[in-house]
Amino acid sequence: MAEQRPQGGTACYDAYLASCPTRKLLDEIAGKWVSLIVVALGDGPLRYSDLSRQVAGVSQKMLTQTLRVLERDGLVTRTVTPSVPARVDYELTTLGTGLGGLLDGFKAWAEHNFEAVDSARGRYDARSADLTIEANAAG
Amino acid sequence: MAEQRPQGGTACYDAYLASCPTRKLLDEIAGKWVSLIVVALGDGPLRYSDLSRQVAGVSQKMLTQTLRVLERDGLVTRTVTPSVPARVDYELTTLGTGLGGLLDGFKAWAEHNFEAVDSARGRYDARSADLTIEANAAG
DNA sequence: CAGGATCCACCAGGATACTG
DNA sequence: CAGTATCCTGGTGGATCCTG
Repeated sequence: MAEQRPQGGTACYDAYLASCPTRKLLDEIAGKWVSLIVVALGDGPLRYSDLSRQVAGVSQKMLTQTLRVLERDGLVTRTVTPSVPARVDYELTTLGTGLGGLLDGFKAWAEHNFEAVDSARGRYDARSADLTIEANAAG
Repeated sequence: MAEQRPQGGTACYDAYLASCPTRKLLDEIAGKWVSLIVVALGDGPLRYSDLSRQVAGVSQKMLTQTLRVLERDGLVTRTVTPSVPARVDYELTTLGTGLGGLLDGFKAWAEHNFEAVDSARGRYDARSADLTIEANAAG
């Protein structure tokens, strides 16, 4: 089953392999901006300005840059309405919707499990402090 | 609105807000190394060396650094067996397993949809080239 | 084997200014 | 409104050397 297929068909892509192109794709679609933007578009099409308001704190550079990548990857469509002033809508493609479902759970996980993570950090830091004290006492 | 809840209960965490701590958590757990490492641990405990082999191409710095973060966040446990040479096993916690399920689908998505993304890129680049030619002809 | 410590290159990404 | 262009800096992350 592990047959490499450079052309067409279903290849044996494996992101564990450093040389596999899917590794770069994984690197590209992982990241908070992609997550936040794709999830925001999950509820339906949004204009550029709406998107920048929804994903608070994103710079226009990162917003535009991320949207271009997503558009190039076929995850979102960019629709320009040549009115005055111009209007641009971004919408998830079928492909993008699939990823959106995953990222949606991802964002939700972070929000839902933050307190558990935060308390784990507290325990970890307390234990580290204890070890430091012990080391000092022993040293 | 957006009342922050420092203590207990279910807060109104929202990663869309730049100031929300979940935004930083999202930023932390997004990223290829976290994804690859957590997914690798999804099949069961692994030693440090096994992990570095499984996640091909990861530097020991990034591997260690990422594992420390995951341990601090309560996503993995680090078990040291003081033999000679020393042996260290990493294992997902319950919390980590939950995230692992999501990231698993994430990695799988990248592998499964790479060809669709790749062909979309081809179309995008071809279209961009056309537009450049048109612009040059018109200019 | 499982790291810690260091140096350094690169670039992600914010701030700012300008445009159709 | 929806970008583009440029400058600049902090941090990511690889390479390398060292240790228990």
